[in-house]
Amino acid sequence: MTSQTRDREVESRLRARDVRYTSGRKRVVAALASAHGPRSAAELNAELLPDVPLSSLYRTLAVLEDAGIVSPHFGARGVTRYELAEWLRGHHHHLICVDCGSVDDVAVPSDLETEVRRLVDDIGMLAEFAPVNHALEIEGRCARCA
Amino acid sequence: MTSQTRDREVESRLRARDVRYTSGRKRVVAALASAHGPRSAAELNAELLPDVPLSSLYRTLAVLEDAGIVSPHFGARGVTRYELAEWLRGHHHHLICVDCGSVDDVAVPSDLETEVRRLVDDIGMLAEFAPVNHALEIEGRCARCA
DNA sequence: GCAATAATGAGAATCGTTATCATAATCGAA
DNA sequence: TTCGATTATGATAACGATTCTCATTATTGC
Repeated sequence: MTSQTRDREVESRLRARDVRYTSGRKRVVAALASAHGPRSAAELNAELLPDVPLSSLYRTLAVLEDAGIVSPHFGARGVTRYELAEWLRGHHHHLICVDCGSVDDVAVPSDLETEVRRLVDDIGMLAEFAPVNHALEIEGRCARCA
Repeated sequence: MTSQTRDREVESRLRARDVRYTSGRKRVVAALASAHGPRSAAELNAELLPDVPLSSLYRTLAVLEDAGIVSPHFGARGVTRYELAEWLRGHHHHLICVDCGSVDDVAVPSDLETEVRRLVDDIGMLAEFAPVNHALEIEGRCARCA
């Protein structure tokens, strides 16, 4: 998806809720789009300063989450990281390095993803639980830290 | 594993680090052992008051985590939940209800778990990542909320 | 028992996040 | 285009979860 396409999609989704797609919000979306994994408010702040002050950044993330543009990820003690929602980034899983703490996305080939989904459904069946989503979080050592 | 066995195991692990297994710490371990999913400090506090004051509870959780007795789980905005480590509770995954927010453990039958492990290894291979652990977090609706 | 070490509990301090509020930008209708 | 209404912004205060501090208490080994 090109960044123009992305911006058009995001804008129309926001417009439907009478929310404006301002330059600050565009910057946040662009930063998340260019990231290879979920990003915390602090990380985004460092990248976007001085254009997007911290309080606006938090508000923007809340607005975008509310509109289904970004999704929160809770993978580390005390910090929430955000990434573009699946309809914008595609379904993926996370590789969490136990050494350097980095969180990277990994897009799983569709045949493997099919198996993951089947397993999730099987488990749901066994546990009387109706899955609507899943996240496979893999902890290990990334190529840099190996 | 009986609670006596558990306490012996925990005690010896703590003793090896010159850490005492005091009554407050036993209470916390017992509370986690009887839980069906990870518990936050606030939840444990409510259950253990007035025996374990909040500051001691936090310190105890830190000590136990350090010793590998409990593991943190970051599944919700802003709160860390704890559960007994895998060597005490066995490997399992989490069912997170999107309606009521409850987090329950689910022990996956070994044939399915074997498949999960294989998928994790395959994905690691593809992504040049050496997995050491994995967590399959399933979001959906629990039996009560269905 | 005594000295050394470890644990406790109350409260202060910290950190990530959210709320407040006055100001500024933008939109829609006349 | 301009006025009025709505929405967005940014500085700051407030908040909740967690960690730190420190004086006191309990336990251990000698």
